[in-house]
Amino acid sequence: MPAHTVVMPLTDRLPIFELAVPCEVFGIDRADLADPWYDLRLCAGEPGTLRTGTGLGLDVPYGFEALEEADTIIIPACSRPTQLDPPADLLNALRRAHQRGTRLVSICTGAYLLAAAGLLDGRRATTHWMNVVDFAHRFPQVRVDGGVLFVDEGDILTSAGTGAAVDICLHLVAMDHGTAVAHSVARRMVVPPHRDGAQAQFVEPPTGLSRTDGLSQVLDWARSNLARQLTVADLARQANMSQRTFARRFQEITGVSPLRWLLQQRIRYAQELLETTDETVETVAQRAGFGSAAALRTHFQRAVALPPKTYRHVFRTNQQRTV
DNA sequence: TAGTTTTACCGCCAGT
DNA sequence: CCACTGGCGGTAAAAC
Repeated sequence: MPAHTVVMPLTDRLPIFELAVPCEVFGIDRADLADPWYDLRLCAGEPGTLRTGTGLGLDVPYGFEALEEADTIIIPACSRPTQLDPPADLLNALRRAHQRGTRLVSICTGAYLLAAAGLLDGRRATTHWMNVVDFAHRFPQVRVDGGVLFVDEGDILTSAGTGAAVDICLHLVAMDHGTAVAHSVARRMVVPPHRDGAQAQFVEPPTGLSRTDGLSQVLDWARSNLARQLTVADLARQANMSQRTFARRFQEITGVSPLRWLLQQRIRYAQELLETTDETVETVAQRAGFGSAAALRTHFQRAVALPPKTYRHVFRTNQQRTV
Protein backbone atom coordinates (compact mmCIF):
# COMPACT_ATOMS: atom_id res chain seq x y z
CA MET A 1 0.00 0.00 0.00
CA PRO A 2 1.52 3.36 -0.99
CA ALA A 3 1.85 5.99 1.71
CA HIS A 4 -1.04 8.38 2.20
CA THR A 5 0.11 11.65 0.62
CA VAL A 6 -0.46 14.83 2.60
CA VAL A 7 0.21 18.07 0.76
CA MET A 8 0.37 21.51 2.37
CA PRO A 9 0.06 24.60 0.19
CA LEU A 10 2.04 27.46 1.73
CA THR A 11 1.40 31.14 1.17
CA ASP A 12 3.62 34.13 1.81
CA ARG A 13 4.03 35.38 5.38
CA LEU A 14 2.19 32.45 6.92
CA PRO A 15 2.47 31.88 10.68
CA ILE A 16 4.98 29.20 11.51
CA PHE A 17 3.21 27.22 14.22
CA GLU A 18 0.28 26.00 12.15
CA LEU A 19 2.81 24.95 9.52
CA ALA A 20 5.01 23.19 12.04
CA VAL A 21 2.34 21.01 13.66
CA PRO A 22 1.45 18.95 10.57
CA CYS A 23 5.19 18.68 9.83
CA GLU A 24 5.67 17.18 13.27
CA VAL A 25 2.74 14.76 12.97
CA PHE A 26 2.94 13.72 9.32
CA GLY A 27 6.46 14.71 8.23
CA ILE A 28 8.44 12.55 10.63
CA ASP A 29 8.76 8.91 9.64
CA ARG A 30 6.79 6.94 12.18
CA ALA A 31 6.86 3.63 10.33
CA ASP A 32 7.29 1.87 13.67
CA LEU A 33 3.72 2.88 14.53
CA ALA A 34 2.14 2.32 11.14
CA ASP A 35 3.90 1.28 7.97
CA PRO A 36 3.91 3.15 5.71
CA TRP A 37 3.50 6.41 7.58
CA TYR A 38 2.56 9.52 5.58
CA ASP A 39 4.27 11.19 2.65
CA LEU A 40 4.24 14.91 3.46
CA ARG A 41 4.93 17.46 0.73
CA LEU A 42 5.11 21.24 1.02
CA CYS A 43 4.21 23.31 -1.99
CA ALA A 44 3.88 26.96 -2.91
CA GLY A 45 2.72 29.03 -5.85
CA GLU A 46 5.45 31.62 -5.92
CA PRO A 47 8.89 30.65 -7.13
CA GLY A 48 11.88 31.35 -4.96
CA THR A 49 12.08 31.73 -1.25
CA LEU A 50 8.90 32.02 0.80
CA ARG A 51 8.92 33.86 4.11
CA THR A 52 7.06 33.04 7.30
CA GLY A 53 5.28 35.75 9.26
CA THR A 54 8.38 36.15 11.36
CA GLY A 55 10.67 36.48 8.35
CA LEU A 56 12.20 33.02 8.29
CA GLY A 57 13.04 31.92 4.74
CA LEU A 58 11.65 28.66 3.36
CA ASP A 59 12.73 26.80 0.23
CA VAL A 60 9.62 24.96 -0.86
CA PRO A 61 10.27 21.96 -3.11
CA TYR A 62 6.91 21.70 -4.95
CA GLY A 63 4.53 23.98 -6.83
CA PHE A 64 0.74 23.89 -6.48
CA GLU A 65 0.59 21.09 -9.07
CA ALA A 66 1.63 18.80 -6.21
CA LEU A 67 -1.91 19.22 -4.88
CA GLU A 68 -3.12 16.96 -7.68
CA GLU A 69 -1.43 13.96 -6.13
CA ALA A 70 -2.69 14.56 -2.61
CA ASP A 71 -4.90 12.20 -0.67
CA THR A 72 -5.24 14.90 1.95
CA ILE A 73 -4.61 18.63 1.62
CA ILE A 74 -3.91 20.57 4.79
CA ILE A 75 -4.26 24.33 4.45
CA PRO A 76 -2.37 25.99 7.29
CA ALA A 77 -3.13 29.45 8.66
CA CYS A 78 -2.36 32.34 6.35
CA SER A 79 -1.52 36.02 6.60
CA ARG A 80 -4.22 38.67 6.59
CA PRO A 81 -3.48 39.79 3.00
CA THR A 82 -3.81 36.17 1.84
CA GLN A 83 -7.12 35.82 3.71
CA LEU A 84 -8.49 38.89 1.93
CA ASP A 85 -7.06 38.14 -1.49
CA PRO A 86 -6.19 34.45 -1.87
CA PRO A 87 -4.20 33.33 -4.92
CA ALA A 88 -6.67 32.34 -7.63
CA ASP A 89 -4.60 29.40 -8.82
CA LEU A 90 -4.64 27.92 -5.33
CA LEU A 91 -8.42 28.31 -5.04
CA ASN A 92 -8.86 26.58 -8.39
CA ALA A 93 -6.58 23.77 -7.33
CA LEU A 94 -8.61 23.32 -4.13
CA ARG A 95 -11.88 23.18 -6.08
CA ARG A 96 -10.48 20.57 -8.44
CA ALA A 97 -9.11 18.54 -5.54
CA HIS A 98 -12.49 18.61 -3.83
CA GLN A 99 -14.15 17.31 -6.99
CA ARG A 100 -11.64 14.48 -7.15
CA GLY A 101 -12.60 13.52 -3.60
CA THR A 102 -9.42 14.68 -1.89
CA ARG A 103 -9.83 15.17 1.85
CA LEU A 104 -9.48 18.89 2.62
CA VAL A 105 -8.41 20.16 6.02
CA SER A 106 -7.92 23.73 7.18
CA ILE A 107 -6.14 24.94 10.25
CA CYS A 108 -7.03 28.25 11.88
CA THR A 109 -7.38 30.97 9.23
CA GLY A 110 -6.79 28.43 6.46
CA ALA A 111 -10.60 28.22 6.50
CA TYR A 112 -10.64 31.57 4.65
CA LEU A 113 -9.18 29.83 1.60
CA LEU A 114 -11.75 27.01 1.67
CA ALA A 115 -14.54 29.56 2.09
CA ALA A 116 -13.16 31.79 -0.68
CA ALA A 117 -13.15 28.75 -2.95
CA GLY A 118 -16.85 28.32 -2.15
CA LEU A 119 -16.26 24.89 -0.68
CA LEU A 120 -17.80 25.67 2.70
CA ASP A 121 -21.11 27.05 1.42
CA GLY A 122 -23.97 25.63 3.44
CA ARG A 123 -21.60 23.67 5.64
CA ARG A 124 -20.56 23.85 9.24
CA ALA A 125 -17.00 25.11 9.75
CA THR A 126 -14.80 26.74 12.33
CA THR A 127 -11.77 29.02 12.52
CA HIS A 128 -9.86 30.86 15.23
CA TRP A 129 -12.32 32.39 17.69
CA MET A 130 -10.78 35.84 17.19
CA ASN A 131 -11.69 35.65 13.49
CA VAL A 132 -15.18 34.23 13.83
CA VAL A 133 -17.07 37.53 13.59
CA ASP A 134 -15.03 38.72 10.62
CA PHE A 135 -15.34 35.32 8.96
CA ALA A 136 -19.11 35.13 9.42
CA HIS A 137 -19.44 38.62 7.98
CA ARG A 138 -17.37 37.77 4.92
CA PHE A 139 -18.89 34.36 4.29
CA PRO A 140 -22.54 34.46 5.38
CA GLN A 141 -23.24 31.23 3.47
CA VAL A 142 -20.99 29.31 5.87
CA ARG A 143 -22.40 28.09 9.17
CA VAL A 144 -19.43 29.05 11.31
CA ASP A 145 -19.19 27.69 14.84
CA GLY A 146 -16.65 29.51 16.98
CA GLY A 147 -17.21 27.27 19.97
CA VAL A 148 -15.56 24.02 18.90
CA LEU A 149 -12.01 22.78 18.36
CA PHE A 150 -12.72 21.38 14.95
CA VAL A 151 -15.57 20.40 12.64
CA ASP A 152 -15.43 17.12 10.77
CA GLU A 153 -17.74 17.12 7.77
CA GLY A 154 -16.19 14.00 6.33
CA ASP A 155 -14.62 15.29 3.12
CA ILE A 156 -13.84 18.72 4.57
CA LEU A 157 -12.52 19.41 8.05
CA THR A 158 -11.86 22.81 9.60
CA SER A 159 -10.07 23.49 12.85
CA ALA A 160 -9.76 26.36 15.29
CA GLY A 161 -6.67 28.33 16.13
CA THR A 162 -3.13 27.32 16.88
CA GLY A 163 -3.38 24.61 19.53
CA ALA A 164 -6.35 22.97 17.83
CA ALA A 165 -3.97 22.15 14.97
CA VAL A 166 -2.63 19.40 17.21
CA ASP A 167 -6.12 18.09 17.88
CA ILE A 168 -7.16 17.91 14.26
CA CYS A 169 -3.89 16.32 13.14
CA LEU A 170 -4.26 13.63 15.80
CA HIS A 171 -7.90 13.23 14.78
CA LEU A 172 -6.74 12.49 11.22
CA VAL A 173 -4.22 9.95 12.48
CA ALA A 174 -6.91 8.32 14.62
CA MET A 175 -9.22 7.96 11.64
CA ASP A 176 -6.49 6.58 9.40
CA HIS A 177 -4.68 4.33 11.86
CA GLY A 178 -6.83 4.00 14.97
CA THR A 179 -6.81 5.69 18.35
CA ALA A 180 -3.95 3.64 19.79
CA VAL A 181 -1.57 4.96 17.14
CA ALA A 182 -2.89 8.50 17.62
CA HIS A 183 -2.31 8.17 21.35
CA SER A 184 1.27 7.06 20.73
CA VAL A 185 1.94 10.09 18.57
CA ALA A 186 0.41 12.31 21.26
CA ARG A 187 2.63 10.76 23.91
CA ARG A 188 5.73 11.32 21.79
CA MET A 189 4.72 14.92 21.22
CA VAL A 190 4.06 15.20 24.96
CA VAL A 191 0.55 16.53 24.52
CA PRO A 192 -2.66 15.22 26.11
CA PRO A 193 -4.20 12.22 24.29
CA HIS A 194 -6.62 14.03 22.02
CA ARG A 195 -9.52 16.27 22.58
CA ASP A 196 -12.82 15.74 20.91
CA GLY A 197 -13.85 18.16 18.16
CA ALA A 198 -16.94 19.27 20.00
CA GLN A 199 -14.89 20.48 22.93
CA ALA A 200 -15.05 24.23 23.47
CA GLN A 201 -12.22 26.52 22.39
CA PHE A 202 -11.79 27.04 26.05
CA VAL A 203 -9.36 29.73 27.00
CA GLU A 204 -7.99 29.59 30.50
CA PRO A 205 -8.84 32.81 32.32
CA PRO A 206 -5.77 34.96 33.08
CA THR A 207 -6.04 34.28 36.80
CA GLY A 208 -6.00 30.62 35.90
CA LEU A 209 -6.56 27.62 38.09
CA SER A 210 -9.51 27.60 40.45
CA ARG A 211 -12.34 27.64 37.94
CA THR A 212 -11.40 24.48 36.13
CA ASP A 213 -9.42 22.77 38.82
CA GLY A 214 -12.21 21.10 40.75
CA LEU A 215 -13.68 19.83 37.54
CA SER A 216 -10.52 18.52 35.93
CA GLN A 217 -9.93 16.31 38.96
CA VAL A 218 -13.41 14.91 38.59
CA LEU A 219 -12.77 14.26 34.91
CA ASP A 220 -9.59 12.36 35.72
CA TRP A 221 -11.42 10.41 38.39
CA ALA A 222 -14.24 9.55 36.01
CA ARG A 223 -11.84 8.49 33.28
CA SER A 224 -10.14 6.03 35.59
CA ASN A 225 -13.43 4.64 36.89
CA LEU A 226 -15.28 4.13 33.63
CA ALA A 227 -15.99 0.48 34.38
CA ARG A 228 -18.15 1.48 37.35
CA GLN A 229 -21.01 2.66 35.11
CA LEU A 230 -20.95 6.10 36.64
CA THR A 231 -23.99 8.33 36.29
CA VAL A 232 -24.06 12.08 35.99
CA ALA A 233 -25.31 12.21 39.57
CA ASP A 234 -22.18 10.32 40.68
CA LEU A 235 -19.97 12.88 38.96
CA ALA A 236 -21.86 15.79 40.51
CA ARG A 237 -21.46 14.20 43.94
CA GLN A 238 -17.76 13.73 43.34
CA ALA A 239 -17.49 17.39 42.32
CA ASN A 240 -19.40 18.45 45.42
CA MET A 241 -21.95 20.35 43.41
CA SER A 242 -25.66 20.08 42.83
CA GLN A 243 -26.53 18.32 39.60
CA ARG A 244 -27.79 21.57 38.12
CA THR A 245 -24.63 23.53 38.82
CA PHE A 246 -22.45 20.63 37.80
CA ALA A 247 -24.17 20.28 34.43
CA ARG A 248 -23.84 24.01 33.87
CA ARG A 249 -20.15 24.25 34.71
CA PHE A 250 -19.40 21.09 32.81
CA GLN A 251 -21.00 22.46 29.69
CA GLU A 252 -19.13 25.78 30.01
CA ILE A 253 -15.77 24.16 30.38
CA THR A 254 -15.85 21.11 28.15
CA GLY A 255 -18.43 22.32 25.65
CA VAL A 256 -20.44 19.10 25.91
CA SER A 257 -22.97 17.74 28.39
CA PRO A 258 -21.77 15.33 31.09
CA LEU A 259 -23.36 12.24 29.56
CA ARG A 260 -22.04 13.07 26.08
CA TRP A 261 -18.57 13.42 27.50
CA LEU A 262 -18.88 10.16 29.44
CA LEU A 263 -19.99 8.38 26.30
CA GLN A 264 -17.05 9.85 24.37
CA GLN A 265 -14.64 8.57 27.00
CA ARG A 266 -16.26 5.14 26.99
CA ILE A 267 -16.17 4.88 23.22
CA ARG A 268 -12.55 5.95 23.14
CA TYR A 269 -11.57 3.43 25.79
CA ALA A 270 -13.52 0.72 23.99
CA GLN A 271 -11.64 1.58 20.79
CA GLU A 272 -8.36 1.19 22.58
CA LEU A 273 -9.38 -2.16 24.08
CA LEU A 274 -10.56 -3.42 20.71
CA GLU A 275 -7.27 -2.42 19.12
CA THR A 276 -4.92 -3.70 21.75
CA THR A 277 -6.62 -6.74 23.32
CA ASP A 278 -8.48 -9.86 22.25
CA GLU A 279 -11.24 -9.50 24.80
CA THR A 280 -14.79 -10.18 23.66
CA VAL A 281 -17.08 -7.33 22.79
CA GLU A 282 -19.05 -8.26 25.89
CA THR A 283 -16.01 -7.81 28.12
CA VAL A 284 -14.93 -4.63 26.37
CA ALA A 285 -18.41 -3.25 26.96
CA GLN A 286 -18.14 -4.03 30.66
CA ARG A 287 -14.69 -2.57 31.09
CA ALA A 288 -15.69 0.59 29.28
CA GLY A 289 -18.74 1.00 31.50
CA PHE A 290 -21.51 0.16 29.06
CA GLY A 291 -24.35 -1.78 30.65
CA SER A 292 -24.37 -4.33 27.85
CA ALA A 293 -22.71 -5.28 24.60
CA ALA A 294 -25.85 -4.07 22.86
CA ALA A 295 -25.41 -0.61 24.36
CA LEU A 296 -21.78 -0.55 23.24
CA ARG A 297 -22.74 -1.52 19.71
CA THR A 298 -25.40 1.17 19.48
CA HIS A 299 -23.13 3.96 20.67
CA PHE A 300 -20.08 2.68 18.87
CA GLN A 301 -21.88 2.47 15.56
CA ARG A 302 -23.17 6.00 15.96
CA ALA A 303 -19.84 7.53 16.98
CA VAL A 304 -17.39 5.57 14.85
CA ALA A 305 -19.66 4.55 11.97
CA LEU A 306 -18.43 0.96 12.23
CA PRO A 307 -19.51 -1.99 14.38
CA PRO A 308 -16.95 -2.90 17.09
CA LYS A 309 -15.92 -6.16 15.44
CA THR A 310 -15.26 -4.53 12.10
CA TYR A 311 -13.35 -1.76 13.83
CA ARG A 312 -11.12 -4.31 15.50
CA HIS A 313 -10.56 -6.10 12.22
CA VAL A 314 -9.55 -2.88 10.47
CA PHE A 315 -7.21 -1.58 13.15
CA ARG A 316 -5.72 -4.72 14.60
CA THR A 317 -4.04 -5.67 11.34
CA ASN A 318 -1.01 -3.45 11.79
CA GLN A 319 -1.22 -3.35 15.55
CA GLN A 320 2.20 -3.51 17.18
CA ARG A 321 4.17 -2.16 20.09
CA THR A 322 3.09 1.34 20.84
CA VAL A 323 5.40 3.44 22.93
C1' DT B 1 -38.34 -4.56 17.12
C1' DA B 2 -41.39 -2.23 20.26
C1' DG B 3 -42.68 -0.57 24.69
C1' DT B 4 -41.73 0.80 29.42
C1' DT B 5 -38.94 2.79 32.95
C1' DT B 6 -35.13 5.55 34.23
C1' DT B 7 -31.91 9.17 33.49
C1' DA B 8 -30.28 13.44 31.51
C1' DC B 9 -30.92 18.07 29.79
C1' DC B 10 -32.29 22.78 29.97
C1' DG B 11 -35.39 26.86 30.64
C1' DC B 12 -37.37 29.10 34.34
C1' DC B 13 -37.31 31.17 38.71
C1' DA B 14 -36.59 31.90 43.53
C1' DG B 15 -33.05 32.43 46.98
C1' DT B 16 -28.39 33.93 48.45
C1' DC C 1 -28.60 45.83 40.99
C1' DC C 2 -25.40 41.79 39.64
C1' DA C 3 -23.51 36.98 39.61
C1' DC C 4 -24.22 32.72 40.96
C1' DT C 5 -26.57 28.48 42.90
C1' DG C 6 -29.85 24.90 42.96
C1' DG C 7 -34.77 23.02 42.82
C1' DC C 8 -38.69 21.98 39.68
C1' DG C 9 -40.90 20.15 35.68
C1' DG C 10 -41.42 19.20 30.69
C1' DT C 11 -39.17 16.97 27.04
C1' DA C 12 -35.59 14.20 25.03
C1' DA C 13 -32.57 10.42 25.28
C1' DA C 14 -30.80 6.16 27.15
C1' DA C 15 -31.36 1.80 29.45
C1' DC C 16 -33.70 -2.17 30.02
